[in-house]
Amino acid sequence: MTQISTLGRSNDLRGSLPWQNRPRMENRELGGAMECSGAPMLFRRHAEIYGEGEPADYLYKVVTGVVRTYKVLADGRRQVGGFCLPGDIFGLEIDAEHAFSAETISECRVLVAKHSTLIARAKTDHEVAFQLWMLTGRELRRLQDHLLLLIKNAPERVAAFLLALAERSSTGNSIELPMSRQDIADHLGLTIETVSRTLTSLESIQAIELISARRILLRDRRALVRLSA
Amino acid sequence: MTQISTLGRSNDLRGSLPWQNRPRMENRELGGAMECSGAPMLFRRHAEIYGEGEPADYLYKVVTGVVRTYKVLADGRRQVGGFCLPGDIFGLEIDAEHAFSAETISECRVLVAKHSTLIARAKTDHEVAFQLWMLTGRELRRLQDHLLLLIKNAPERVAAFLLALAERSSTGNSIELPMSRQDIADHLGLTIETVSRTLTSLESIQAIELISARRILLRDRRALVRLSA
DNA sequence: CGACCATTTGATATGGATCAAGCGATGTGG
DNA sequence: CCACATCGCTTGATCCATATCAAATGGTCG
Repeated sequence: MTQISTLGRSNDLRGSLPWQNRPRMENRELGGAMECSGAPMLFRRHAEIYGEGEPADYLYKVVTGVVRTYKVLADGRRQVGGFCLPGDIFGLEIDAEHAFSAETISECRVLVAKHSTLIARAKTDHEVAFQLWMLTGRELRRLQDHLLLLIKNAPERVAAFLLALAERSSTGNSIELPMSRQDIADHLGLTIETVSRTLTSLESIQAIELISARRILLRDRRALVRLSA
Repeated sequence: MTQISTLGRSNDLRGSLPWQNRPRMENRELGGAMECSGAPMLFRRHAEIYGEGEPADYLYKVVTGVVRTYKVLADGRRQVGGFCLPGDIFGLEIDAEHAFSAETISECRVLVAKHSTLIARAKTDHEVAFQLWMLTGRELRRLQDHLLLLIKNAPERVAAFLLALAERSSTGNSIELPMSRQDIADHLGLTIETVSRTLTSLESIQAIELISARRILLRDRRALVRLSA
C-alpha cells in the first residue's frame, strides 16, 4: 500500500526539512514523530499543500492557521471535505494518492512527517501502528457524521456546523470563522446565499449574533442544538 | 456505516498476507479468525445484526445475502450507509460502539469474528494490524466517494449507484437490485418517488431497461457514466 | 477616496419533496 | 383456481426549500 514515490511539488518540502538527517528519536506517538521533523513549514494564505491524485508521501499536522481539504467535480462543483484547525492531522491516505486536495485558508505553519517512515516504524512499533489506524478511524467517524449532515435541511446543517466549530475551537461562545461563506457552503452542500440567509435567520431568532461576517456569537446553544437535530 | 468496499471486488483482503501463501488455506485471512467461529450464522430476512450504539464486539463477513447499514435521525429520516454484498466485511469500529445499525435485506449467512481476538492478534502480527487498518481505510474511501455523490443531482446519483452496483456484483449488464426503492432512496438521499421517476427517465433515454422492478439491464453504460459525472 | 472583494438582500425559477392515485405482482383464504 | 387483500412500485398534480440571477451594501487596502 505504501509506495515510495517520486516527489512532485514536494521537492521544496525536502529542502526545508532537515529531519532525515537528524538523529532518530524515540517517539511513542505520531505527534512526536512530527516534532522531530524540525521547524514547521510555512505556507502563505491560499497555498496548495497537495492536490488530489498526487502521491501521498507525507502526513501533515497543523500548528497554526487553517487548512481546507476538497474535491472538485468535472463541472466545477466543489465539495469541501473538512477544515483542519491547529492540532489536526491530515493527508493520511490508504492509497498511494491523495483523495482530496489540501489548501491553506490562512497563513499556516504545518509539521510534516514522511509516510514511508511512519509505515516502517509501524512495523516494529505497535503503538505507532495503532495511532495510524486511529487516525484513519477518526476521520471515518467524522465523515460518517458529515454524511448525516448532508441529508438534513439548511438550518440544521448550519446550526450543526456552528456547534461543531465552537466545540473544536473551544473559544467559548464567540467563534471566529476562518473560512469564507463559499467554503462553508461547499462544505455543507449549500450555496453562499443560503448560508448567508440562514445565518441571518438564526440571528433573527436570537440563536446567534453576527458580530461581523467572520465572527459569530452563539447566544442560545440550546436553540442551536434543537435546530441541528 | 460500517461497511466495506464499494467499488472493486471486496474479497481480496488478501494480497500480500503471509498466511495466504498457504494455498490450501485461503480462509486464513482475517477470515481465518472468522472461520474459528465455525459455520456461518444464519439470519432471516430483515433481521437486525446489531444496532447503533450497541457494543462493537464482533466483525462480520457476508457469505450469502445482502446487509444494509443505516442510521436514523430523531425524526425518522434514515440514512442507509451502504449495502454489504457477499465477500464484504462490516461491523469494524474504532470506538467501542457501533456507529450504524446493520440489518439483513435478504436471508443471510454471515461469518463472525471476535473483535478482541483480532486486536490481540494484531498486537503480535503486524499483517493483521495492517489488514484492520486497510479495512477502515477502504471504508473511509467509500464514504468519501459517497459524500461526493450527495452533492450531485438525482439522475447523477442514480446513474452512479447503478454503475457501482453493476461493478460490485459483476454480473454483466443485467443487475439485480436486492434492495427496495426505499433503501435506494435512503442511500442516495432521495425519495422513492424520485428514484422511481429517475429510473423511468433513464429507461426512456435508452440508458437502461427495467426488466422488472428488481432487475435492470444496463443498455448504455457510456450514457450512464456521462450522466453520473 | 475609489476599486475590489466578500457578504447580504431581493426577486424569481426549479428540482425534488409531498400528497394522492393507480397499478401490478405476490400471496391467502374461500 | 379464482377473488381479493397487500405490498412495493409507478405515475400524476402540486408545493416548497433552495438554487439562481441580480443588485445593494460593507469592509479592506492601495
